[in-house]
Amino acid sequence: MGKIEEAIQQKEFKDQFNKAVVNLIYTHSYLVTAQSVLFKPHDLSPEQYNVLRILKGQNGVPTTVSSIQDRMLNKMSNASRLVEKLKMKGLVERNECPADRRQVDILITEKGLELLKTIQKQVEESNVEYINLTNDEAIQLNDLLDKLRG
Amino acid sequence: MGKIEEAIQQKEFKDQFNKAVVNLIYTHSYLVTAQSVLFKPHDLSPEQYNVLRILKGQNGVPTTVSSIQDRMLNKMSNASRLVEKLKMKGLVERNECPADRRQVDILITEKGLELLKTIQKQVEESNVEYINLTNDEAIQLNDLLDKLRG
DNA sequence: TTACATTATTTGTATAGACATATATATGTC
DNA sequence: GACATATATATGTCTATACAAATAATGTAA
Repeated sequence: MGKIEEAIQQKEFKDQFNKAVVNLIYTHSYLVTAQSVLFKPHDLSPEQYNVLRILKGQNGVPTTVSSIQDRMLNKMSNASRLVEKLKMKGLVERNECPADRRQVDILITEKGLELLKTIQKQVEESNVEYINLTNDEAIQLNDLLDKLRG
Repeated sequence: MGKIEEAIQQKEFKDQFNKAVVNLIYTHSYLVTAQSVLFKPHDLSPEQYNVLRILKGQNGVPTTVSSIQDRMLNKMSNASRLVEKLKMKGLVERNECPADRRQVDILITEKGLELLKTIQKQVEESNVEYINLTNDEAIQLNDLLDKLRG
């Protein structure tokens, strides 16, 4: 069941590059599906989790919406609406920036930090479990993905 | 700009496995964004394209909705609704299956085949362009992804 | 300082993902 | 044949993606 050809019942691909794209999309779905099980009981979506992770990395320094957007895994997602969802749950604060009133300072709350801590531990353990590679192979994969994007 | 650490401004990861998950999600977004530019002028979504590709692989033999679902890259997507969208555009036919009236036979139309032919060529060329790897590296990547999923 | 362009954020809209539930048909057992 | 159970598909709902467009504040150049 390992090979992508069997997994999606496609006999052959144009070339190794086109096979790699399909393989990557399929593997992405495999990982995201596994992760989503962890988020569900906490009523948090994967992208909301990602935003919390970015905010925690700030160590208490407020960030703007556009800065969050730049650092998101999915560049096309909508940070403004994700922050709004997190605010309604009391996981982040949103304050008008005095220096530039167009901007909004976003800060993770104590409640947000605690929730993140709980989930992050589970996600980190789950990721190790779902990736059937040795440490060296994981390093290789990271190098290939970095190179792939140019 | 290659390394994932710089791309999303995160200094370090728990381990190589957790780094690989983030790297994969980020690379997926990079590839899907590049592809979507090609689909847009044809008013087709990436998953609609994927369904057409599966139907073409049938070489004229009708398939059921659940068979399409099994072979989709994203197992959680909704094949029923995707087929409905394609039917409204005249790209597929949907016929009640005489042998089992619960099932629906799906068939790609001539119009669907022609559209697919045009787009597939562009997608295949684009994929080669966006993957900055040698052929050997692409093979390595495919092997690692197949092994990753166990 | 008026006019115009730029930037930060929000909002609108269509499509899809993720999942639960409904409905129709088929199958197996008594 | 009546019943429960399984299967195929459709539908409902919430969230997110992928854009375009609106709004408000700021910067810049005449």
